Amino acid sequence: MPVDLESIKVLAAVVSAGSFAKAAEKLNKTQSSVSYQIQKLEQRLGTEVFDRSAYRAELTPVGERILAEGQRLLNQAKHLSSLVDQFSEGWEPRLELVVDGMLPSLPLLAALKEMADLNIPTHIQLRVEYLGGVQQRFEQDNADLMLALEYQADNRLSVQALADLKTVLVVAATHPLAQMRAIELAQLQHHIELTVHDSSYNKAYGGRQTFGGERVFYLSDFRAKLEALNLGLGFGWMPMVMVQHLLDSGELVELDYLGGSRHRYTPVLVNRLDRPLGRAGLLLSEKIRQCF
Amino acid sequence: MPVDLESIKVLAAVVSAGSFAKAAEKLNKTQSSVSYQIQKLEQRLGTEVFDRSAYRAELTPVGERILAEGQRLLNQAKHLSSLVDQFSEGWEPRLELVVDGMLPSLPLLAALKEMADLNIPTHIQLRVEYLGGVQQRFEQDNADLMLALEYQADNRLSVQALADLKTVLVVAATHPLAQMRAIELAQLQHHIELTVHDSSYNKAYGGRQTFGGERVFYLSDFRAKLEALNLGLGFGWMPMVMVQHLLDSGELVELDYLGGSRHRYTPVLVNRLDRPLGRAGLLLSEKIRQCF
DNA sequence: TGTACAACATCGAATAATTCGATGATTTAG
DNA sequence: CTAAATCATCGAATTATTCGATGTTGTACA
Repeated sequence: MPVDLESIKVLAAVVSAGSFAKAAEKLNKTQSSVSYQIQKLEQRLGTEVFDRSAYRAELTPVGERILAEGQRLLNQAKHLSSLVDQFSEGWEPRLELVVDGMLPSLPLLAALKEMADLNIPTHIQLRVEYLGGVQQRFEQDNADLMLALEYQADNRLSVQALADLKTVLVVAATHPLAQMRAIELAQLQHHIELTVHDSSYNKAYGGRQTFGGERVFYLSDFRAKLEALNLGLGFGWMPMVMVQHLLDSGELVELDYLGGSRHRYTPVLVNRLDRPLGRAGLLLSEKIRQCF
Repeated sequence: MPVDLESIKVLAAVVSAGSFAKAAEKLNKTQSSVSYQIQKLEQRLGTEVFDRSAYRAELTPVGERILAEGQRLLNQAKHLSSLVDQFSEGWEPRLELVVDGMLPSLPLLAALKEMADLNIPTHIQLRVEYLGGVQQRFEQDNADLMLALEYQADNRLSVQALADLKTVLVVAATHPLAQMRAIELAQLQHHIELTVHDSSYNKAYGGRQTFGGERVFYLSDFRAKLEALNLGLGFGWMPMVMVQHLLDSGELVELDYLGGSRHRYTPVLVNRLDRPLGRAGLLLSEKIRQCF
């Protein structure tokens, strides 16, 4: 009852060649075979595809639509085959990536966009977790790549360090804390702390990274946090790259906190030794290394 | 070398049933037949679809992608069949419509949109011509329907009159012509005439419809023309329905032109008697009748 | 640890689908 | 009017697919 691709291919050949016999030659078949395939197609669809009343068979209006739809069908089938070819050329069918949401998202998105633009057959799946959750998810989902801030060493993992990520504790120059020297924790706790909020984030974090002050404001992302900082609403950690120019211009000031006002993370790119990355994985690793 | 739909169907059945044997039962085949189809598919694609190392065959990653693409292929094939079914239920595969661009386009577009929303299998093709060109195109293209302002009678055509289309010659109340009475052609020719411009339009028209004044401004559509009229830029013909409320409110004034300040067109809907309309054609005719 | 069962592969025979090669009826081109 | 081109049709040959039976391996359960 359903159509079959062979008939459609013959139909397309007939139309493009102009006659059953010429199509037969192009397909390395006999004319009677072509005739048979067309009749089979008509029988399966229950409708006439060619009008044979004239000397040369001509497409019926319905036939034209069948041809058009059929061409799409053939293209799609060809696409399937070419996909498989690409898989055998080293492109993996899917690549699962787990990243830490703490990391700045722009460089990663830039790398992913570059990949998407290359028209790669690999389906890339991205998953965002936080801190310990990253590796947990990596194990659980049997993901291919992990972009994390911390990880549990394991001799079955291949680990590659990326460029350091520096953070600095800042406030607006207009904020009272800006003038203070040798600030102690207790002093910090009298002011509003600004931090980036995320549902998953909080669970994984367990409040470990806040200073435990009376009031903590949760912002949706670092851009919002930066605006709040600029307004003098409170103090908080920021990626150095985002605030360097503001420190230079004096709009923001680095806190003279005794517990240290700088922090340095080293993001790592991890994959399994027992499951080597495919071409897409290697390419993405390379791009991530460049973008960070 | 290409895939065939039967193998894909079997693949889908195996995955949804969970095993070769259960799939065989669902498909009314034997288990060995299912095994054969899967092997054939793997051979054609040149890759393993199932991993048989375990007790139950499991899809390989490549297999998963093949399944996903294959499902789309099957859906498309099913769509083709259902299209043909709809054609045999009276929906014509294509409907060619030629309309006169002089007619207001909104009611026609409304009718066409209603058709599109109904998810009709018919491909509707619209062609815009002007005056005599409409019928010429209708004959030449062997179109199905014609929506025209004038036509050459022919006993092989079925003609149906639509609601009259009234036009009126207007200017802004602030325009010098607004105060004049018993205006003659020579007087009109001293003022700027506003008219709707179209590349095809001018050719077909041959200037027949302008008053032959010194200055004629060509606007892109009736909305632009209405704005120009409101500004008092000049005078011109407008569809009554578009200016009725402005005449009532006194913002525009009907010219007291001796050659007549009103005109009435009767749009007709024409189709061939020897080629009856299909369901889509009848439906569209009905909607056009309602919308005009 | 057997034992029964369920998984899938494989094999040869049976059946079905497709192709071939030849022929026929029409139509076109010159 | 003839040669060539159109497509249909037919029986035989060839391929493709299915069937039914059997083999091998892993699972579940007592």
